Amino acid sequence: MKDIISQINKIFENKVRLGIMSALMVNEKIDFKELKSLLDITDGNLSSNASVLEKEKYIKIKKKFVGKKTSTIYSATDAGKIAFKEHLSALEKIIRNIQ
Amino acid sequence: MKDIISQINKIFENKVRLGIMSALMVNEKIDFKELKSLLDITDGNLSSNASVLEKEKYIKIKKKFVGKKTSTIYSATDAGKIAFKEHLSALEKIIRNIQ
DNA sequence: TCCATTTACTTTGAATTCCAAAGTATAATA
DNA sequence: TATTATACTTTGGAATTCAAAGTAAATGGA
Repeated sequence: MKDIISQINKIFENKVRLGIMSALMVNEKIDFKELKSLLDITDGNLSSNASVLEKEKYIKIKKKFVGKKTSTIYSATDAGKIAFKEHLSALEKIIRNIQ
Repeated sequence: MKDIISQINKIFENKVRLGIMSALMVNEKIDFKELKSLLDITDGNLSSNASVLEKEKYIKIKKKFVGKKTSTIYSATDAGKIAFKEHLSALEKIIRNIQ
């Protein structure tokens, strides 16, 4: 049990960050607007949680121009993908243990 | 996506509480000492997180005597079992979406 | 029979985390 | 050229975390 619990990644113990990573495992790139509508959260919540993931080097944040407007593009790093898969693997073990 | 994220239960977004519930889905009753060693956490951490689950009516906390010593016994309530299964179901959807 | 230690927890509070309101900067519109 | 909209980021009060300190009863040794 403790071995499974210790595999739980503190960074992903938050549904917004779980959602961001989830979305970035399926989509190579997503912009701010799309991610916000996908997760149905406030701007501040998305921005600050994305910053946490970036600081951990789990995602990359790039800014580009779409016409004259800025657009912030998110993508998962390899380290982020590996860490997230490990986290999901721990959750899977818990689920399998119960069902 | 937002429908899955909204099914994530805030109470279970914590590995200690995830561990407690996990243990109580498999074992009808567990005492303090056993749960503590199972999860490998401090007394305070177990006690305060168990209180959170009790306040939410997800677990029952009963005190009995074993010889002259008190023993605290934990068990999941029906509401707790249902809520936890719903939470795991949301996690399962995320996992399935990725793999 | 003191009292020191152990057992079995609970409470406290400093540190950390959360997240929406407020702030910033540029663009579009009237 | 105001005013409003777009696209975020920062801030700080509120909520949460978790281990140290506290409590209460039992046990062990001198």
